[in-house]
Amino acid sequence: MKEEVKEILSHPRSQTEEVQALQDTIYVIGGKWKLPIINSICNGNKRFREIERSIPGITTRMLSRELKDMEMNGLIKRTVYDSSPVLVEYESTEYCHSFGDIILQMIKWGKAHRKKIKAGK
Amino acid sequence: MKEEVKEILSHPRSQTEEVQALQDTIYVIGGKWKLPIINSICNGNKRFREIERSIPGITTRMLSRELKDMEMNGLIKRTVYDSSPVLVEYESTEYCHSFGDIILQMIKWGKAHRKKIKAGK
DNA sequence: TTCATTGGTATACTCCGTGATACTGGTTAC
DNA sequence: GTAACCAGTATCACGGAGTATACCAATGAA
Repeated sequence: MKEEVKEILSHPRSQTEEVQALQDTIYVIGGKWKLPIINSICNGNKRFREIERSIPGITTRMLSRELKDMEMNGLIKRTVYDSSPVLVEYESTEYCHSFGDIILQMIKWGKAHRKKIKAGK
Repeated sequence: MKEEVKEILSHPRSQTEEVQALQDTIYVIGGKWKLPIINSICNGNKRFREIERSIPGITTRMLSRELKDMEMNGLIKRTVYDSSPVLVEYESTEYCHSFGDIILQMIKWGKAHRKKIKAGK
């Protein structure tokens, strides 16, 4: 059988399409902070400092930047209540929830990994 | 009800543990290339140039670096066949397969995202 | 003979994601 | 009066992830 044909047959799913999809996703949620922030907000954290405290290691600068970015991209909604002092709340959008499964799988992997390290080393 | 108590009650799952797990995972598979490489190898690509061609945009340098890194971390196995010319093959390990669900979800998201962009703009 | 392929390495460079630190203006608590 | 909390912004600086390009020795094909 020709190499070419063999290669096509061995990849029934469109490999190209898959890599592209994967790279798209990595592009959107790449970096150290986006997923932890999404997770935090989806977990019910609404206030800036609340989110900040819920994510170990993040700085106000990065949180601020990422929140702004994610708001622009329709991942979260920012509401300012004109009370005194000003109150700001962040909420996740429907779109944002579409990352749920990815986050879930990643949390699952992370937990299993930690258990594995602890147990067997 | 005290703010403190309310906060604890509203997060029955250990939020701290989840963020940590998430951050661990991001640390391991972070960056632009690790997941596409894993995916490629799991899809049956074995040879260096084969993997390279299957991932749009990657350079030989990055592929080389990442493969070395991933071999050290037990994610893939590198075998050199002493034929002439020398033949090198990469395989995924069991450990590597534990990323299967994450990759699957990310491909799924990427496809849906692309469809969404195309359809509604 | 010349070109392409394989499995990479070497060198140089760039950029930007991230970190550290400080600061602001208003408010409430001690 | 001073300390702490809120929601951030401003500056500065770094390192390493990623890019670009060239090169190697061996082999096989045209």
